[in-house]
Order: sequence, then structure tokens, then C-alpha cells
Amino acid sequence: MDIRQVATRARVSTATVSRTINHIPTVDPQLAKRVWRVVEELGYYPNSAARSLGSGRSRVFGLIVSEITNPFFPEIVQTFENLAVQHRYEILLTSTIYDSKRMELSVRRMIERRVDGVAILTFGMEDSLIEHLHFRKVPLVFVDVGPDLPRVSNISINYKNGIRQAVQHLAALRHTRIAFITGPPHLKSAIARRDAFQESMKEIGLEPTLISVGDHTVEGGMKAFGDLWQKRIVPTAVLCSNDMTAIGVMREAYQRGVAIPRELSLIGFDDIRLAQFVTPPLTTVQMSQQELARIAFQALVKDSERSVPTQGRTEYVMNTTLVLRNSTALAPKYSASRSKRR
Amino acid sequence: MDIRQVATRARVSTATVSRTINHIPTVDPQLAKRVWRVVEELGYYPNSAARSLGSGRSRVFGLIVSEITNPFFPEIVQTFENLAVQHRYEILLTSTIYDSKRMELSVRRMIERRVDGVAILTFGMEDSLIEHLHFRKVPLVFVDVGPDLPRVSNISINYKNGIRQAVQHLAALRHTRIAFITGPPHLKSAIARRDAFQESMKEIGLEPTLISVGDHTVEGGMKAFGDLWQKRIVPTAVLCSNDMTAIGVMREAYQRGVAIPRELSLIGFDDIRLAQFVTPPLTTVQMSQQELARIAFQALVKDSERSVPTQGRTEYVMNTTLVLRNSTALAPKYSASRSKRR
DNA sequence: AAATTTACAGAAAACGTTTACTGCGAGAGG
DNA sequence: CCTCTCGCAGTAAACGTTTTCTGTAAATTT
Repeated sequence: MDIRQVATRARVSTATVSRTINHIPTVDPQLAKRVWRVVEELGYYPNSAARSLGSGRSRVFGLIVSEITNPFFPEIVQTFENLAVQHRYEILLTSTIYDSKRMELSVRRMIERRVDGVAILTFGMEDSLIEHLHFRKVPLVFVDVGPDLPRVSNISINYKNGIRQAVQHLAALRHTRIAFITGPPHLKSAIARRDAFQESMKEIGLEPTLISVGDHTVEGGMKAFGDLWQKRIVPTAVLCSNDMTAIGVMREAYQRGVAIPRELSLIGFDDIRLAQFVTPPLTTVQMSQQELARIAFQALVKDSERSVPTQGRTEYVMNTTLVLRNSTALAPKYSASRSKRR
Repeated sequence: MDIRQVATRARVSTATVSRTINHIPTVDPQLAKRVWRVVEELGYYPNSAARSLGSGRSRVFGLIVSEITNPFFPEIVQTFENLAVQHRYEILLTSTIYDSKRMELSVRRMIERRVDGVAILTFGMEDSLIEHLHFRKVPLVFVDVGPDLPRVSNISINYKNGIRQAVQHLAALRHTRIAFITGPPHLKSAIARRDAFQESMKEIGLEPTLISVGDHTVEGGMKAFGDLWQKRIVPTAVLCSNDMTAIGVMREAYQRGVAIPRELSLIGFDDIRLAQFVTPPLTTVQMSQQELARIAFQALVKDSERSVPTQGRTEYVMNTTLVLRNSTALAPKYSASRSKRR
């Protein structure tokens, strides 16, 4: 069942069939109709390998994430995939699970499949990878860490906005001992969040001294909260570098009999879907996964259709914003929280 | 940068290069070494479109899930992908989000890409889809609903085992008023779970009358639990058709001031990763997503390598088993639970 | 009415592999 | 010493499209 059978059956050349199914406007509507009818009759499905080979474009985008099992990513994958089917693209998904070997393999696979573009949503710079892909003139899109090169797009995230809102929200609720639990120190986005926290605190005359380090996992959050609770000065509010960490804090707080939000206010970051479903529903800084996916996809489409590459990279920006739910409340009286502690 | 350049540079024919990179044993080790060296030097990456076209095998498997954002699936996708890279396969992921239009499109894309096999892990039968794919002799693997045809594998899940364990565990804790919250009635797997519950109850002389219908979402769980709590007879334990439902119950119970597990024992189903991280950690029936993915993948590999198809479908079985965590406890005294109610 | 442009269809050459054959030299068997 | 096999490597024909030309008839201009 190939294009030739369709051609003979419709009494046209293969060229005409090809043009028809690609909706090229130079074919006579009469003929086109005839061709389409035969296509239907025969149940003809074009062979995309042959198409790629002939045209030099694969209509496949690569999508690299850190790990699919991290609840932050499925939403992105979903949106990305939706857009892909809408635009008749395919997506090649790989999760690096923080393994550079794995990463290298991913890149190799993508090059072999001759992808038309790659979105690298790992929030971490992977230099070797860039080289190989960029060398082969594959359009790339990064978040935060995109190098300034042609055919590269960078989505720059304004962490500051949402985090400032979070800090000020807590301050408005009379919290002064506000702690922050960071992400892993090698992640650029985690650093940026911490910095934003520190600045936001200083802006309103508070010292950002209560900082504990987590690793963006539930376990990390539990442990970090435990550490915080050991300290001489106990916070009345905790801001976390991501929602998973916040969930860990919830869990640990529950275990230690600390009531959220009565005794401790808690704010997460990311606004993963789950944040709505924990108890109490988590107040968090939203960084829309859908929008992120959308921007990334659009950037790829644009760059892969451009015939002359841009000078340097193209910039996109994305904002973050606080969404209020039920994990924050007025700060407890100093004495009350203190008595609870000892 | 194609195979010909490699060939000339290594002073051999393209056939030899092809044989070398495909590890075909009939090439002289000396020559092979020479070829590999040139491949490295030139940074040659074979073009998979051309490979597919030439060989007739795409080395791509399709993976159809209901929705990636459902926490049950990412684990499957991850495992499936791991196996894929190990076996040098690619995966074409699509989520149908319960939309038959979408489903049809997925299938079309897979046919166009000439996938070597498709895993349909939606837990629902999709007849039209089967036809198209099976007609084109694509190996298929289903869970529970695989038709008895050549080149079809079916993973049959033993829901009964785990659910019986769950029921008996509750009974051992002196619960007699055990409720069940079902999944959506059109899902075959949800029906099977409910039936297993009913049988298990009868086995130990209990009437399975407390049944409420959910839809496998958190919201559904919340609502179903609300319904249950309206009834004249209030349960002391609830078994849910999946973990998301159980999380909904937790949330609603918290809202209504019902303590888990002191006043209400709760058991989920699936053992999604998250089940460990809710408070309290959820006792649940495990249906290993990793094993499921592994079986599906192996089945596909086997069927796609077979030159003569099997007579009918091939059967695989998978067990389920209870994993104890902290959401169950001894039943409260009848009076106690009653007084709480009014 | 002739000249020029336009609109469209077909012929055939890519695209980069794989693989069935063919061919050749060397070792084995008679 | 001659024939047979066998082990390998090369030739060239697929694989199923896309796309660049080329050609022709119709439409438009002069």
C-alpha cells in the first residue's frame, strides 16, 4: 500500500498524490478530490520514514526532562504532546534521571532521528549535549540556562515576583521568623529561588537567616524541616523551593504534632496539580507548567521554520505568582509557639 | 555525513559499513575496527529514517495511556522508556485523555510511523483501534481486555488476591462495616475490583452493601465519601478502587474532622508513589507499575521478533498484594463511632 | 492573432540505508 | 591437481516519499 498504488488507481502521478496529501495548493481541486477518494478507499497511510528521508524534516521534536515521575513534569509532557498532535508533530521523550550517560544517549537518539528541535526542560545546563545538537544546527529551547547562540531560545523565569508575593503575604500575616528550604545547590533554578527569597526578605527589613537545604523531594523536605525544628530559633512560617518539599514538611509537621496552618504557615513553589489535594490545600507560587510547555513548543516551531537563523538567542519570559489556598494563617503569638516548642 | 563518506574513508563498501554498525558477525574484525575508527572520526550518526525505510522495521513502540497526568502512569512511562533505551527502541507516547477522536489520531500516527508494536495501557477496550492496528499486523499488548488473536498479548491482573488480603486485613482489625468506593462503571478494571471486593466480603460472611461510586479522581473520592457519610449506616473502614480516590477520602475526612486511622481505616489501590507520602501513609493494594511496564515491553519485543505469529493471544498474569502502612487500625467501638456521627 | 505568462501535471532524480546476489580467493576433500 | 565449499566483501536494487525540472495547454496581454 504505497503512494504508487494510489497514483495508478487515481490515474495521476505520484507527484500529484504527494502534493495532494500535503495540501499543496497547486493541484486542481477536481484532481485532489479524486486522489482523496482513492486514499480513503485504499486506507492509505503515508510512510513517515520515507517522508522524512525525502523531505529532510522529521516532524519530531525532542523533549528532555529530568524525570517523568516528578509530578512537575507530567503536566508539561501532556501539554507538549497536545500541541504536538495539533501541529502534526511527534515527540521523542527522554528523562535523564540526572545521569549524564543517559543524557548522552538521549542526545544520540535524537540526532539519529534527525529531530527538528529539542526542548531541554531539566533546569540544568548540560554543556556536552548542547555542543552536539547545536553543531548539527538543531533548534534548542532551554529554561533559564540557554546560551546566547543562534537557533537557541531561552525561557527566562521571573522567580522574584512570586516569591516576593509569598514573603509579603507571610509578613502581612505578622510572620517574622520565616524560613526557607532550598533545592539542591547544583540546580540553577534552585539558587535563583533562594536568592529571590533573600532579597525579598531584605526588602522588608527581615533577615533571611533561617535557611535549610533540601533537595526538591518529599524526603528532603521532611529532613530539612526536622533540621529547622532543631534550631534555637523556630520559624512560624516556611517557604519551600518546590511543592514536593512542602509536602515533606507537611508530613513531618504532622508527625511532630505541629498544626498547619495554625502553628505553622507553609508555602510551596511550582503549583503542581497535587498542591490542591493535600490537606490543607497548599498555598504556593505558581509557575505554570502549561505555559512553560506552550512557550517551549512555540519557540521550537518558530525556530525550525525559520530559514535564516537569528543572530543570537531569542528570549521569552515567564512570570510567577502566588496562589492562595489554606496552608497559611496569622502568625501564632510568640509565646504560644514558644511554649509548644519546649 | 552519510554512510558513503564513511565507506570511502574506510576504503570499504557501504554494505560493509552497514554490516559493521549493525554488528553483523560476518565482517572481518580487522575491517570492522577500521570502520569503527572512521565512524568515530567523522562523528557519523546513522539516519534512522533511512534505516527504517531500508529495513522495514522502525524500532519504535507505541505506548498509549489514558492521561499522563494521572499519577499511575508516569512510573509506567519511565520504566517503559528505560527498557526502550536499553533495547535501542524509541517510544511514541500518546495519552488519549478519554477522547476517541484523540485515540484515532494516535493510532493513525502510529501506523504512519510504522511502529513495531503498541502497548495499550488504558484499561479500556478500544475496538476501532484494534482493527486498524491488528489489520496491519502490528503486535499489540493490552491489560485485561486483549482479544484472542494472533500477535496480541494480554496481561491479566489478579485483582482478587490483593483485595481479598485488604478485606481480610480489615476484618482482622475487627471491622465489619466495610465500604467500597468504585471507579467509573465503564472501566472494566474498576468493575473487576468491585466484584473482587464483593466476593471477598461474602467469603468471610460479610454483606458488601456499603458501596459508593467514584470515578478514580480525588474529587470523586471526596464526593463518594460524603455520600457514604450521609447513609444510615456509617462504615468504619473504606476500601477504594484506586489511590487517588483514597486521597480524596482523606481530604474529605479531614474536613469533617474524622481521624484516620483512629476513627476510620482506609485502604487504597494501585500503590502509586504518592501513597507513601500522604499523611498518614496509605495502606494500599500494590499493582506494580514497573512490573506491568516490564511485562508489556517484553511481550512486544517477543511478538515483534517472532517471524511466525502465534495461534491466538499470549497470556501473562500479574498479581496484586497488600502493602501495610499507617492508614488502618483497630475498629473503634461501635458506640464511639456512632456518637461521633450525631 | 501572435506572444507571453500562468497553472498545473508528470518524469525522474534524489534522500541514506539495508540486503539479496554475485564474485573471489582460500582451504578442504578426493 | 582439480573440484567443492566456505567465508567475506562488493554491486546494485530495493524501500516510499519529496521535489526540481520540464512540458503543455489554457489564459492573458499586446
